[in-house]
Amino acid sequence: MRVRLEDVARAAGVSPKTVSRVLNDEANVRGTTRTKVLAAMQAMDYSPLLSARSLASNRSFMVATLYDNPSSSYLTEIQTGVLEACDQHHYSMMVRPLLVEAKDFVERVDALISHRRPDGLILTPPITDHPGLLARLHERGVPYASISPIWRDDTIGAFMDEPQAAREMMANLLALGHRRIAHIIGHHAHGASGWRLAGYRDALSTMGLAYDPDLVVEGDFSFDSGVAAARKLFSLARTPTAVFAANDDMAAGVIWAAGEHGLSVPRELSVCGFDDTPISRQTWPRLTTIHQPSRKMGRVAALQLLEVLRGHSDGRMVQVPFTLQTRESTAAAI
Amino acid sequence: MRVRLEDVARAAGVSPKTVSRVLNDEANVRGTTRTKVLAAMQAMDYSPLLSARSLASNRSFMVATLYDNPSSSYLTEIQTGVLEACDQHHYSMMVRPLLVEAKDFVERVDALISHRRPDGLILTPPITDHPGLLARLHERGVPYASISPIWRDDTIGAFMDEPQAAREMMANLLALGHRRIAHIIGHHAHGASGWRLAGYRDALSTMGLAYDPDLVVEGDFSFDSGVAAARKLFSLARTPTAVFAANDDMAAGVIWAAGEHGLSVPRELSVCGFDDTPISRQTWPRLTTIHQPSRKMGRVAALQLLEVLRGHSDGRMVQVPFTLQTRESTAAAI
DNA sequence: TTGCAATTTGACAGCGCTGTCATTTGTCGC
DNA sequence: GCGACAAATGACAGCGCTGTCAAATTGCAA
Repeated sequence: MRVRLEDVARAAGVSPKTVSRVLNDEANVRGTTRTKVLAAMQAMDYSPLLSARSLASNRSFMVATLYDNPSSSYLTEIQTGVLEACDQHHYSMMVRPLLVEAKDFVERVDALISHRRPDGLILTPPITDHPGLLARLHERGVPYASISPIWRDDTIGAFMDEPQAAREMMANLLALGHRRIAHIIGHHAHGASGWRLAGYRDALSTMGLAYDPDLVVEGDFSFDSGVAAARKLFSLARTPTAVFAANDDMAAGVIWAAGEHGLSVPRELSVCGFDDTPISRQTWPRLTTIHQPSRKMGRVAALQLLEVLRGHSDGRMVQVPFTLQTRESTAAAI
Repeated sequence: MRVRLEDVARAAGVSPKTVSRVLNDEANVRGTTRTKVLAAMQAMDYSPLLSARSLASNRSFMVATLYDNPSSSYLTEIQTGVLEACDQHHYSMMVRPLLVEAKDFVERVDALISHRRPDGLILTPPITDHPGLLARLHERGVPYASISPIWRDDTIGAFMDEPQAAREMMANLLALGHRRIAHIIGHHAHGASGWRLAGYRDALSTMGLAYDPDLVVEGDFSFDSGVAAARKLFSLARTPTAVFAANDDMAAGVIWAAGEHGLSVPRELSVCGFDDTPISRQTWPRLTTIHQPSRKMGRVAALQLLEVLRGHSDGRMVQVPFTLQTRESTAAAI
């Protein structure tokens, strides 16, 4: 037979309610009592029944991670981080793929909340920036934490100084002597696309270089869009000597297209990406990129959300550090 | 205020228990009654409170997907498939990364089951083949479905005819005129490694070719192990003209190593993989591989598990079809 | 039409926990 | 040592559903 809270209470010689208090880490329990109860729990290998707790307290002890992101490695990292945080506080996590462009997007999230009743949500780009959804969440009073949202005010979660990272990457290319540097923009719905482009432009103007619109091509973060963008760049009258793609997948696409085009990387073309996903170590040559600590961001964002859910604080927006990862895909300009 | 089962009952003019019966799709409810109740549910946008259902019925309406797999794309596919099936039957899914080699592996799963109480488990390789775990699950009576387990007897889930797929891949290389074909084995704990090797050997013997142990190298399914294996192969006195890697990541590693070694793929070396993960379209040239329908396998396995959980049948082990995907990494032998 | 079994429906308790509020115990100043 | 107040603990109901079992209804043969 299952050990219930009542059994622990009897063993510890206190009332069930007191055990409940200890379980929920509530104030106003004497230290000696707490110790006694914890010992009894331990001895009996007690673990509370989630459904009973949920029913009585009207909480689900579950957070849902929402995503609409084609990159499985990014996703897995975020997910792993969120799980780490959840485990730490005995919460569980469910995952929910969504289509942010779908007409019924907000209704779908609404339905998820009504049916599954997560205590809070973890939002990943570009879901972080859907005004309709955010409005609905505020309306319903559903707590959430965002990872790399465009607007950080009044929002908790985790972010990175993306423009600065892009500037450092550009500084690296400029130091190698590159002057015709192309940029491949990511999916327009993602804040990252704008930030990385901004960093690109900043770096150019700092060096007193003109911004050449021909060298800036639209992509959508996918490998294929990187290939297409590179083909466009290779067809220019004056081709670039370096390409800074807004993520690794597109950078890998550029390397692929360079192979197709007979261009040697990095001898004739330097290529760099952003994110440091596994693909950056699986191209040949390996990609110079910005290491984005996705797992950590997932963990940090989830911890902030849990702070709120546990009523310990209001949570905050935490900045996490990036690092420039230099590999073989970049070299001095010819 | 939330709509409860009782409210629906009142609206439909029946007892709560009858609404419960309809909700749970139980027998012995008159057609007209059922219709009436369903209409009321619809009209009131009723959705049952999971925690109350769980508490009363001692089920969690949740399945857990267990994995210890380095490939995030494989995992995401499986996970998506499982989610599709769960959604269809109003179950939810949680994910759980594990280390199958950890000393306390079985205890960890045990704890998961005790604390989270999933109604059933989805096992992915190599967790599918851990005798200690399977014994414990049987002992505790926890239903599970396996994806590509080594032993299929008395197990439900989904699988593919892997040896046959490997034979077809080999037939393809042999038809291109290759005679010195190397094979890179996957992680020894995975059944897939054995099956793919078996297909490799079968194909050789069918063609009357000798099995050369020098041409068979151990890997572990990772990109890096593919690189290492390729380096070993390139150092042989008589190098192979084709490499059949047991998965795409290792095949990509071979292409990477070929670049490093100055070997042109596919002119001087044909390379093929297995699984058809995204990486197979992101190498240059793109990989010839076997398309493994992972998402479908996830869905099918979950559906079989749900059959059991819903008491509709005992479930079965379902075979799903593969396809040979020919791309640019293989060509006629020199 | 009646009697009997099979089918359909309902009454009621209770799953295991927490919220509310009452009660007991402890602390402190004087 | 006493009263006043705060801190700690407990009693009890009830969260929203389902299991059990009893009651009502139906179908069918005689």
